[in-house]
Amino acid sequence: MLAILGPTAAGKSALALALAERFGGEIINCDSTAVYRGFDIGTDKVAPADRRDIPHHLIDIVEPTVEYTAARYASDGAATIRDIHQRGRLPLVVGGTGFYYRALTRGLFPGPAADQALRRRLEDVGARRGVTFLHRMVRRVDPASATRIQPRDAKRLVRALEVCFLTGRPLTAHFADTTSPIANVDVHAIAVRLPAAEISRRVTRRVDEQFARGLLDEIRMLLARGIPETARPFGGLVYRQALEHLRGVRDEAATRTLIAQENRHYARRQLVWFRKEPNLVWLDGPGESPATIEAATRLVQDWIQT
RNA sequence: GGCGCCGUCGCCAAGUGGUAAGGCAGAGGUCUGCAAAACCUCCACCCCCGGUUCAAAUCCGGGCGGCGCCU
Repeated sequence: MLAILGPTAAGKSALALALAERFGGEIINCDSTAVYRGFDIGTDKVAPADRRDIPHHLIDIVEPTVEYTAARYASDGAATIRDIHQRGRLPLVVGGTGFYYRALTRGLFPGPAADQALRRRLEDVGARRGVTFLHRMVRRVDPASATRIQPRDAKRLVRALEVCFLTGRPLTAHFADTTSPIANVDVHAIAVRLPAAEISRRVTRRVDEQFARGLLDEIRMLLARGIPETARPFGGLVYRQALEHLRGVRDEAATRTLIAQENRHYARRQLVWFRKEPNLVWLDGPGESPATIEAATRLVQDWIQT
């Protein structure tokens, strides 16, 4: 399997298309928001017409009202990789969601799924008695998690308690059971990177393009279709800020600036994630440049030979 | 030429004698079923020189720079 990773707006999609064409590949999306149908412009999906007949998987696979998760991604991704191998083609995992990539390549522990009712109760406790109260609870039942999780990180504290209550074992105790869903797959990863200033420029341009292509109309249409504002993908980058604008929180110019800024922050967090990935080759990019494509092509040729 | 106001981190900005708030930007990081999310950490001896004082970003004098008004 080949992975094309990197921060937002670095040209991953273009590079992946070129490599897929060259090596008989099929693309598997690794972007947490592109799985949702109808969220096209803000996620910068490659339009079907631009896919050059390369099959794209795990894009537009669920309704926006569904809560897609890393666990589901790991199993969907593993199944897709198996299918592609059966067809004798090369799976190309492409995207910027580090957590999904890690869930796919290293696996998650085989524990209980999210229990919405329990989570709501725990969140209530956190809201009423303060987040740090949750942290004290975790410290009592799972000291190892309490030292690992930051005291105000409500999401992870809730998860730690959830697992503990549901299984009777601390979260940390489950980690040993973790296995990769693609343990038998040979994984090679390329990450594209660009100087921060360059990312910034590209992000600004992309945000302008997204507005020009009708980002706001896309959102209005989704709302008209009955998608609630609380739907998962509305809570993420681009859509959250654009939605706030539609509600009158700030004008469009300020919204564009804010979205670009959030994109820059996001790019930094992505980089942090990929820096820790083992067996990853960095390519100074942009992904669409002939030099990058050539360098990547050479890498893949080497890997195929060995 | 005169008078007045001002000069604190890349930007905004609090602080008027007791040893530099905060916000934005920037950087580093955490991450095992919400991750485009959530959370954490770091980031200034206050334009320069001299003086007063136990102690000055804060007071005084002089430079330099900016802004405004007047001639």
